[in-house]
Amino acid sequence: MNTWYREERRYNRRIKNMTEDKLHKVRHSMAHVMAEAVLEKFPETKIAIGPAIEDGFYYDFELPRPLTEEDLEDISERMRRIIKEGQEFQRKAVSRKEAEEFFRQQKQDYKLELLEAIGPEEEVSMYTQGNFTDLCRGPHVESTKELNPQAFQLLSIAGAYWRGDEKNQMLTRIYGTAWNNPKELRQYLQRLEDIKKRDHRRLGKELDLFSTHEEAGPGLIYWHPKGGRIRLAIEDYWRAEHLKNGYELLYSPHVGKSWLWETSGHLGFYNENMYSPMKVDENDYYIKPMNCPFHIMIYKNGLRSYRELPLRWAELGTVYRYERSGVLHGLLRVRGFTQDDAHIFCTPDQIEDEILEVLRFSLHMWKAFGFSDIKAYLATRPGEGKSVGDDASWQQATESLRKAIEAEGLDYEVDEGGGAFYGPKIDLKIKDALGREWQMTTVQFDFNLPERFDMTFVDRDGKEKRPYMVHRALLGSIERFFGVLVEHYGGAFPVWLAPVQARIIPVAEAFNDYARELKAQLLAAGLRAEVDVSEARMNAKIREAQQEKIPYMLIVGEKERESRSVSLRRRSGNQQEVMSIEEFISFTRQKIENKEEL
RNA sequence: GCCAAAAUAGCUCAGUGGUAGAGCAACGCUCUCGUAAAGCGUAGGUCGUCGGUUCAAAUCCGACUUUUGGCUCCA
Repeated sequence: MNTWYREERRYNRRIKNMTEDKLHKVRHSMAHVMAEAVLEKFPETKIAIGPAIEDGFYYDFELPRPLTEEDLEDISERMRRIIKEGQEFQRKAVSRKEAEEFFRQQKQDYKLELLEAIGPEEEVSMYTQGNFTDLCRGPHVESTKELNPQAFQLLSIAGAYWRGDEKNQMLTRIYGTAWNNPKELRQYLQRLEDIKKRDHRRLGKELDLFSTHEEAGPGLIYWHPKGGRIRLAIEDYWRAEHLKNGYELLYSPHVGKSWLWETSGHLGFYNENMYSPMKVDENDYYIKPMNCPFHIMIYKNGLRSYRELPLRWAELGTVYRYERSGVLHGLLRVRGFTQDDAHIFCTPDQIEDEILEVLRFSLHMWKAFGFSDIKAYLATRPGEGKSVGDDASWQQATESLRKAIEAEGLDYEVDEGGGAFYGPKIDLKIKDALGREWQMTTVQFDFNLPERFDMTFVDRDGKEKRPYMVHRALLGSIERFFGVLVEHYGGAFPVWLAPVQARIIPVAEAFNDYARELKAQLLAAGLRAEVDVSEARMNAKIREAQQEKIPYMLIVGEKERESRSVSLRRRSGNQQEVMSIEEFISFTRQKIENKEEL
């Protein structure tokens, strides 16, 4: 997958369209109250910005000293007091000059800077409550009486660059959450707890799926046997589906000579994500951060005719990218990962069908993995001079992306100018079981690489022409996808993915032999089965299997041995069924085939 | 990389300057058991690493490593 040259636009966490919302006003007002409390505690504080965000608010400050947990407690106390005082929020439209004088006199440099950024046609307004006045567009609640002193909580302290630019001063950001009433706050905090329980890093440890090792390097994932089984199930399905959908599978090297990366341009624009070269026979070799140049080499291995296009070439390609130490995060942000990458090379008149096909295929895969809530983002050509390729191609490419989205009836937003310099793209965001959005799939045009590598095909008219090239990753990276999958299912994988599908539990040692025999039979049938012949009692074994979230427990004793059957207990509870071994095998096979949960 | 916090047994955690602890897991013994934890016992840690302060450091200080929450970036 090519792409991901750095995007210029910044991700904005603030949510739109919430200005009308009461809670939004509450949160925004809460930010002001917090700023008032902070200024009261540290009068020399310089205040920066303090918006409402999803679930809460924050405010950035330049403080005389770092904050501690106790400071947060103290600030919370002051906030509660301020709220109880019932201070009124008063809006005042002011002239630019008035505002400037005011903030100059208050020595609020950041506010002066913000003031400059306000367009000349916009009205400048200030909000005051108590002793605190802020440059602010509003809206706010009428009075702090509308805020509930028991329905907010300051959550964390973080560093944040002024205006999000690391060249600027680092400020102290205080995050808080605020709700209409204490009950809502409790529910929110409970939700945070639930999210913690599903955290893939926690479950990865509890279920023995993967690890990382300080001594061996951060951001590098070690897949344990159980994680490996799940990965295998994912990849097997992935390969089978790709073959069914007209893809060929490639394998490419992990390193390439500098020529490759110079030609692709990565050494120029992707350099900061690439690792230093290694010397081989006096040549510089780079470990790959992307697979695309390799696929292009295969394309260029021979003359290509229009008759063999489209080519759909996929690879589970493992790439390594340098990521700054502070951004690494479990499986979601790592330094080595496997992309489920593919490149499509086609003629311009094939492009529309190809895009539609990719999108369909993508949605099909997401459904199989239990995700159905999907939103598309269409990113179009960046502004003047910031992209390569001619207008007509951009237009055609963008339109074929749009048509595909509309044909599939997907909800989508257009990100005007948000495309990469080499082409427009569609990103898909999926919603997980907890309603969180994750960006996984990306489908990107590339007008750059075919040019750089001088890729051609011989058309009907005997002339050499430039093929269209599309990069796409459906799951994104296997690591990240796996992390999201673990959280989506909370570790309770559907049968087809579960590392252990059935655990056989003899009621007593006397039945261990039958249990072992049963296991052999299940393995022979292609099922993932284990037998628990430990010293523990049956109840303890059940409890353990339950905690490991194994879909099926097969309890076997005298009755089952006599009748060559199993007593099936599902992890969902204790409804039990007795069935013959053959029945259980076909029962499970069907669940796997249909990708049912249990 | 930057700001802040953290790192104690395989896991979860207690231990605030004076001889390293608990529960679970592991191992051993007893029990031979029908749908979420039987009982008893044993072993396990140079308290992330290196340096400093101190008569004495898990504890105080510094550097480094890793992790966490953010900033930035992104699959």
